[in-house]
Amino acid sequence: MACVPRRSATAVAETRAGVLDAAVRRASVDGLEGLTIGRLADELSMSKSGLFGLFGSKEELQVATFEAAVEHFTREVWRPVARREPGLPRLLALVDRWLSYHQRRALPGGCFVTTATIEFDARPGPLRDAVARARRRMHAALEADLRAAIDAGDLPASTRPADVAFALYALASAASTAIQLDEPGARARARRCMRGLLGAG
Amino acid sequence: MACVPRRSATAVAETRAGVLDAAVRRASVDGLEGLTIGRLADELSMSKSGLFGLFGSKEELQVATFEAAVEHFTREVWRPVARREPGLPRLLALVDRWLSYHQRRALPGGCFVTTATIEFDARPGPLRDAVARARRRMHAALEADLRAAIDAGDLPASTRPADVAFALYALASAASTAIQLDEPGARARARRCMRGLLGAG
DNA sequence: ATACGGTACGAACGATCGTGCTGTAAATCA
DNA sequence: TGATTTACAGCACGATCGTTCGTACCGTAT
Repeated sequence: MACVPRRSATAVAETRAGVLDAAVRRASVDGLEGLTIGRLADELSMSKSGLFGLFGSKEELQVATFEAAVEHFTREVWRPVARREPGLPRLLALVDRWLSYHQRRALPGGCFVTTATIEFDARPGPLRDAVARARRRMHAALEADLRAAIDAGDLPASTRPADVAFALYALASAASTAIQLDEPGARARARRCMRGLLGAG
Repeated sequence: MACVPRRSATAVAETRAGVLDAAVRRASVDGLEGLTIGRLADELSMSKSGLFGLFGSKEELQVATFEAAVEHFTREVWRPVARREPGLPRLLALVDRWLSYHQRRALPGGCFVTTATIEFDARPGPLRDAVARARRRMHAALEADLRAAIDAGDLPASTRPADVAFALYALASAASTAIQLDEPGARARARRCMRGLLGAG
């Protein structure tokens, strides 16, 4: 890829980005704990210590990888629908975008955020804090659009935004799992369920 | 527990059960990959090789642990409501039982089956087969009761049993995560969502 | 009474884990 | 241009991984 000794500022950024890209892909399959500095270095034809020095510790590598994955998700799912009008239209577009993110296997191991969340939800530490933070951010964004939809009269006033956000998130995660397990019709099923929550057929 | 050298048929079964009990507890926190023969042996004051010999390989230990966890779940959630009349009444009872299984932290790491499913859904092998099988069994049981509820007129005829089963499962898994992350009101929220699916307030 | 199967042990295997140390050469700053 | 910083490589470390070995013992079948 790059000849061995090259360290300009942009080259370093490229190295880091390349490492994180590979780390996200690997960890989506094996989990953040299954991530290994040695294997990652091999895949990138780097030395273990070189890669290690880039992050300082395995935990920092894990945190950086998780944040790169969140960024990936945001870029692939959230950003493309950001310009739609807030409220129900954007939510419906988001659902489609979200499910096709899973369906086309944007990451080989399915929804990274869900994987990491389940992996660390019972183990205190920086990783658990990071996944909790990402989850809250996701929920808040969903709730904001749900409230907009209620205000616009597109959803009944009795709708509880937090409940629907929770359910949408749950269904999207489960859709990823079902797709990974090759269950036929998983995406269509999840789509029906999610649209049902949003009052659409 | 037992004095060191004793190997009657029942003593062996006790050893095995003790190992699997500890393995389920540990793996619910660290995942089935995080399970380690050495640490498990230490916790039980056994030798690594003794424990190892009981299963033959780590993969067999993982499979046995997963099956023990499924058995645990069946015993704690499914069996207690088995005598209720099939259909909607049993489904409503199951929802409560299911959520309190998570809420009272019957296993320290939350829903084991969900953890294992996410851990292995992208990695072909005996464990992926096992989780897929457990998931199908769970779905089939839910669908059977959903159909009974439809036949009894407790749910509208337009209800799609497979969709509702998928959603119930998704919500229960997400509830476990939310509880593990100490989100306030998680259990009540999940209960509202799940009962909503079953047409109950 | 004797042979056998399987449980469990202690010691050790090679591999790999995360993490330090040291050297070096390029990028950066004076 | 010279001094400083730093991104990497190379090597080595102690720990731990899953696994194998040889051995001893108990329970059961012969």
